[in-house]
Amino acid sequence: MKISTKGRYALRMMLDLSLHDTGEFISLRDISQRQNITVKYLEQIVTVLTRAGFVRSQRGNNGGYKLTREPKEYTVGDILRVMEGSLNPVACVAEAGMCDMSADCAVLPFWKNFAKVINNYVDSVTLQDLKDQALAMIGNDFVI
Amino acid sequence: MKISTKGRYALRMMLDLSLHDTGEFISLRDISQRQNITVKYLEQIVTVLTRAGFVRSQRGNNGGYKLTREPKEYTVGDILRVMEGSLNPVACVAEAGMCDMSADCAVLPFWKNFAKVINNYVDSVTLQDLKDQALAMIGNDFVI
DNA sequence: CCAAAATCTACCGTTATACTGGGATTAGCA
DNA sequence: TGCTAATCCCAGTATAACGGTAGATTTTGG
Repeated sequence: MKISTKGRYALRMMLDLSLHDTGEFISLRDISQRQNITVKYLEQIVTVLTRAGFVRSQRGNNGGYKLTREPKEYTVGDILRVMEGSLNPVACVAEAGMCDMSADCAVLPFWKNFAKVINNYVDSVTLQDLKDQALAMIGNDFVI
Repeated sequence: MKISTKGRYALRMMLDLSLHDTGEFISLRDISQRQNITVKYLEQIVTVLTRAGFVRSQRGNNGGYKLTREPKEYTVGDILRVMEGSLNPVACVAEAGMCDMSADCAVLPFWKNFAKVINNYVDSVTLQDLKDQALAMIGNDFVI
């Protein structure tokens, strides 16, 4: 029952992009220094985010990444699900026929509701909320 | 973000014990046949449950296991946590100093609340609730 | 043309998962 | 006093996921 580093780092990366958004593209090197994550590992993570359409990239000198939407348009659930695959606590919640006993499984309703509770929570928090939290912690005139 | 088979099987095992409780000890062989899990694997699981004091064991002929408390005295969270270790989505929630940036981590409140949401839910459902669900599905005079 | 950046492909050690196997010990019963 | 059916204990093992690294290539601005 753990969120992988990829999910956690993706969240920090998206937050970093939202905090340092000046309209310019932001390089992985900058994010790497601020977040203390290697450029190489960030590369892997940002690839997924790019393919999901969450960030736009620019190659070459002065290239980098920027968000494609406003921070309030991303829920934390969006970001985590794209990295983790799914936030369902058990496989049998998503697909029928995963388990031969699912028809008369008395525990299934518990799992289904668990999945709902999890997804409802992560979708109730947006990237903007995290940004607000960060700005409140450090003062509005300065970014991390 | 998945519950392991040990957690899931432990839940099914505890439910099985509660449904077939006649005061006698119930052997792993019986549970194995009903739940379609090997005796050998159940052995590993029940060891944890025994050490946690959730079930009592009786060795030898006609031996087996039985619950130590009433089904309503176990939350699903109790059972899952004893098998999974902890249901926290990230390590930094539990212990301080897991992460060198925790002091000024803007995401930490999100994780802490996530852990709370998860644990609140799994502790809101008891083994008795699962038993009621099972009995409702199959009719009160017959057990699986 | 050069440097800095993203992109692509591949590899790799460690850990966790999901089991399986063998043997020892205990207890009821004939 | 054996036999049998159980729990108990310790160990091994194949597979996959996790958490990265490494190197080469392409793109772009200056």
